[in-house]
Amino acid sequence: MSDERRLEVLRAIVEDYVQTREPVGSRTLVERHRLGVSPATVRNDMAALEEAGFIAQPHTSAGRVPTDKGYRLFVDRLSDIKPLSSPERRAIQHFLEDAVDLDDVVDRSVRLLAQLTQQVAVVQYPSLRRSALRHLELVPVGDRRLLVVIITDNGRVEQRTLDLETPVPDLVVPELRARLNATVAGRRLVDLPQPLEEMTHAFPEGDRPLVHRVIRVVEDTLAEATEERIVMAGAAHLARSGTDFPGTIRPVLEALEEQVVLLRLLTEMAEDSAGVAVRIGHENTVEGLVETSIVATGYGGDGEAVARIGSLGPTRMDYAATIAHVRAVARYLSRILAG
Amino acid sequence: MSDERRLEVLRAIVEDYVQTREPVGSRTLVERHRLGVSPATVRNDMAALEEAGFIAQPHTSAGRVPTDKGYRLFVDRLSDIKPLSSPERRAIQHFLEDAVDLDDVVDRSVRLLAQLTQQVAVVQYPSLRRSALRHLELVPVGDRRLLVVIITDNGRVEQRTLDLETPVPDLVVPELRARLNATVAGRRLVDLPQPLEEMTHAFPEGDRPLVHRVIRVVEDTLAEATEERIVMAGAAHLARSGTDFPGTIRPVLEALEEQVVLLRLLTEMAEDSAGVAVRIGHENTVEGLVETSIVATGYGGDGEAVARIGSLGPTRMDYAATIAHVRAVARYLSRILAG
DNA sequence: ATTGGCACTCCCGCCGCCTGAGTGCCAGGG
DNA sequence: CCCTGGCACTCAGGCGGCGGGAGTGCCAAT
Repeated sequence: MSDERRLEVLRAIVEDYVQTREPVGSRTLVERHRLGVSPATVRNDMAALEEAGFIAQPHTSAGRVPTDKGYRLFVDRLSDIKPLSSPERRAIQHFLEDAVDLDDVVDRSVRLLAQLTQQVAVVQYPSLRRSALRHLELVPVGDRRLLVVIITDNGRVEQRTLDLETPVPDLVVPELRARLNATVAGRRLVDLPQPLEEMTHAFPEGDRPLVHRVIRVVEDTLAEATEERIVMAGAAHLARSGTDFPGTIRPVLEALEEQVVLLRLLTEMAEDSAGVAVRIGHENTVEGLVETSIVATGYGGDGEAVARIGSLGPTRMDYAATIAHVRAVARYLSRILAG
Repeated sequence: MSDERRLEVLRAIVEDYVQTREPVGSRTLVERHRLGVSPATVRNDMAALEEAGFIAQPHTSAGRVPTDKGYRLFVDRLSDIKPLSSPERRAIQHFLEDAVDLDDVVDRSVRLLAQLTQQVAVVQYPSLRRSALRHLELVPVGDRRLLVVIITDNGRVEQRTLDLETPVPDLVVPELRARLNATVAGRRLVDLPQPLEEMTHAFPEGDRPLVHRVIRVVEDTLAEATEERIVMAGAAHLARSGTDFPGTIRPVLEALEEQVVLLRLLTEMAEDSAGVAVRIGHENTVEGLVETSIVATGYGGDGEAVARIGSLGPTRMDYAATIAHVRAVARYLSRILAG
């Protein structure tokens, strides 16, 4: 009874089931995969695998189906990453290269990944928290409103309007703008509060309230903006012809609309040595995603990952291909952002 | 044989079918709606209505179901708009009031509408085309890149980076910024090209190429940005327990992901006298939406509508309620944006 | 340890039956 | 002329029984 072969059997079961979507029996298994043993032998191995919890039968006298635990073992030990075909590589590169701005890059990425994996794709916007400020702009609007625009080094832009009780002194704005920029430029968000506070001393007493309000708005905005954004595509793939989900896809769609939950999930996921994180079935504590698996990885302009990208589908998914696709898109995405 | 009563029968059929989701027969009809006539009489009317194409039977010896044409007549002539309950009104107002910026307003609106109608909600971002420019900002980044930020009077912000062959002359940027703003401020997009062109003459020959490139980027950006954005929520409602859609919801989800198509559809829809547009079933030429209906209306800060908001669901929807909800959200949304 | 044989299980598709809701039509009555 | 009760007809869908076939577990033999 070789452990070696048992794992081989598990791999065969997973691959077959992923392809056919039907419980796989011992006979068909030996036919399709050159295992070199008889169905009876496979049956023994199957019994052992079932005992160990890697596979299960939907009902007596049916073939076996991998359990979450089975997929887990498969992913950890058994699956090779499929290399992409070179047409695929070229398509990815071209598709992403044409993007005109950050929104466009993210949008194209998510659609591309959905297309490649034939599953739901999610892309998190580059995080503000880890990025540095490039520029702050103050724009007077009328005489009692001030528009504050915040631009980060990865191209994100946030803005807020500020309503004032008293008219804005014309002279103060340019100076405030200049000082603010001198203070914030190139600094990371987390390093901002203290320098900003110190900066206020440079202003005459009378202007302090205004200065404080502006600083307050900037800080609030950045605090809020770290509630990251996320975009999604390919929801339609959830409803593919083959009935992937037992009941309905409703809970899945509901979970996907809760961006906050999705974000937490993405950021929680720990990456393995290869830099890819996989959550399988019930490993997702999120209600409604217990029958889905998620493959995610980080991407970022400069080595360090600033955000994440992922693909979500039924637990019965082609993990090898999905992992390859996610990694590929993340790599190209990083390259584009760095360039 | 009164035409009056026939319409009453149609109304009863629609209301019943919308509620029960099952073909409605003559007997149950007279029981549930005090029509004051016998089932046999109703049957005669039904035969006439069927002849005229307003209702149909899924199969012989089944009850009747409204056709698209039947819904159309119902919407045009028969349905009263349900007034909202005052708790509903208050909920809407409070929910929208807390929004911090344009993104937040739009996001909250779409979620709110999805929640109210229990259907898919779509909200188009305020159009750039019809809005005026508030401010243009140029930010040098490094010495060969220029970040162009465009801010409109309804709070939208677009940005592009511009790569230059030669370093940016420090002195030119402030002047260009000042002149650009003097030129564009308060103008509507459509009125921009000529003034911008004339402005270039004010610059010395040597700076012209840079000036032209900046202008070019501004114009391109605005042209692209008029490809409007749209946000969606409530997709999960498509998969509600009752089997609303015969086959699968896949084609619907696919259509919804094609923002371009969705936008065209929204803008095409002609509003009736009450300011609400309704497209029913096959009236939507979009493949995949032939079994859905869409209720839409415009909203905008100042009287004139700048964008649209809508709700999409199965043709068998509660039109009266949906229309009321869409109108209400649009009204509050307009108010917020104007304020 | 592997294998062929064998008895057993049970899902699933098929068929036919029947019921009940609903219809169309007709003949009689206000 | 319109409404109404009566009646025969239709047909979708639920129920039950049947059989095939895929698959299993176990055992004895190699």
